[in-house]
Amino acid sequence: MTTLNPKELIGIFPLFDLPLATFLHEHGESKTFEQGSVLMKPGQFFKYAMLIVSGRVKLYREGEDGEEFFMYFLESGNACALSMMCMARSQTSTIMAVAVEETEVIMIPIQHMDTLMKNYSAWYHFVIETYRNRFEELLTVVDQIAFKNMDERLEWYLKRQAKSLGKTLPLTHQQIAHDINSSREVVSRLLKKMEKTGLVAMERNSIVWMGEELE
Amino acid sequence: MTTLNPKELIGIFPLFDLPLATFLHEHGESKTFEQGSVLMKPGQFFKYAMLIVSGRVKLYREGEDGEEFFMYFLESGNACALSMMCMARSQTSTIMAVAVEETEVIMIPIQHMDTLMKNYSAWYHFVIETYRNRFEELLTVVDQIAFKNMDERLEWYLKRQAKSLGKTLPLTHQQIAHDINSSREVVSRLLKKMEKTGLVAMERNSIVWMGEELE
DNA sequence: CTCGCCGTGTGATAAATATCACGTTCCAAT
DNA sequence: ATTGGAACGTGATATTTATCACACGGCGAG
Repeated sequence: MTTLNPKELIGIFPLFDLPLATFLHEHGESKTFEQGSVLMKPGQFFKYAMLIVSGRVKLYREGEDGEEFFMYFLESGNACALSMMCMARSQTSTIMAVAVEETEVIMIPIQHMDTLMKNYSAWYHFVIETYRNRFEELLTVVDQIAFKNMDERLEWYLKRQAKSLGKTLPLTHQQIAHDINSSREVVSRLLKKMEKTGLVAMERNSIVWMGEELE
Repeated sequence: MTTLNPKELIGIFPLFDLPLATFLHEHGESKTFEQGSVLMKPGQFFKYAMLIVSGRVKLYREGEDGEEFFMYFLESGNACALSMMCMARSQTSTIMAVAVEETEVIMIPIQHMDTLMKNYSAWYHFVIETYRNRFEELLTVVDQIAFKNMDERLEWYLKRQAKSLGKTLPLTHQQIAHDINSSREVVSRLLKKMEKTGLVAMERNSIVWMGEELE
């Protein structure tokens, strides 16, 4: 039983229709994750598909030596594609999902998947769309690290952050370096260059994205 | 109408059950692609989901300046995940799929997707499994280019090739360099090192993988 | 046969990035 | 107010990878 009624659900997940929203309202469970709490971690077994109602979840990949690599955010209206490819025993799938804000999710127990797929076409359209979006996003990530230099990657990273978090990014150089798997010094120098171009402005503990075209 | 009967289909796609195989036998179309022909290219609109019966398809990403980056093979029993996330107008999705051998595929017209999803649970299990596998594979690709140096990436690349193509790889240094987005000279030098370790043997126009643990 | 191209080997150099070593500045806790 | 730590700036250097230049050998077309 979710805290949101069917109409509210449709407001957040536009692909839902009334029957689906009603079903999810009845069989889903609302849960709130504190800022910083872990929604998914390496080697985890999934019992729920997770839909994000509000807040923000950061997905990143962990390397063998503790490196991190930012992949994307999940936000209001998104679903966690990984959690939906459920039956996975998620072998060595070293993937982390952490709430960067207080985040409200709807958890759908795995045993309803068959019913949903069979009887609610809106559901599988939603699932397919979710997969497609994440897949596309992963492909753009591959593009960046395969073809681009650090300066371009940093710019792209900041643009994506700004799209999600707004123009003022509460990030230290060190955190950014982690996210793009570089080092603080490199990030510092590149940011300095970008500041001269007027693309960003820098403050202590945060960076202001001065580019225009967001969304 | 496919050239394969339902039982043969199940032999190739073990997740199929008899009703599904029968349906696909009736409504799918067999098609053969010559070596070198393009199954998917940037900006393409899909009218079919594609299942690989035999042969081999190479999927790679294209950069803006004509660079290439190998992602994975599709082989007998696989399906093309991208083609299944059909409704996609595949915006700027610069992804290429090329037959590296003569390849036989079954094409399922998009208008059957709803029926399949609703009435054949084996189908959506197959779809989910397909997505999951490709997604996982993409994640390992990200790992490699995000965290590893060229020598490790080359080794991983060769291992994957050997898994699909067998121990003797009909590849020139130049082709390999393309696939991992490096340069011929670098590949040459690294291969030389690996030859000294005994990990590979080199011949003109081909490389023999001497590692053991394949599969 | 031989000519020329393609695949390969290798040194020298350049470019990109990482690492090291410090210095500075700001803030917060005492 | 003092101080210790975290965030940031920056030069020097190391490492990794790309690029340039050129040489060699095999093999197929004529």
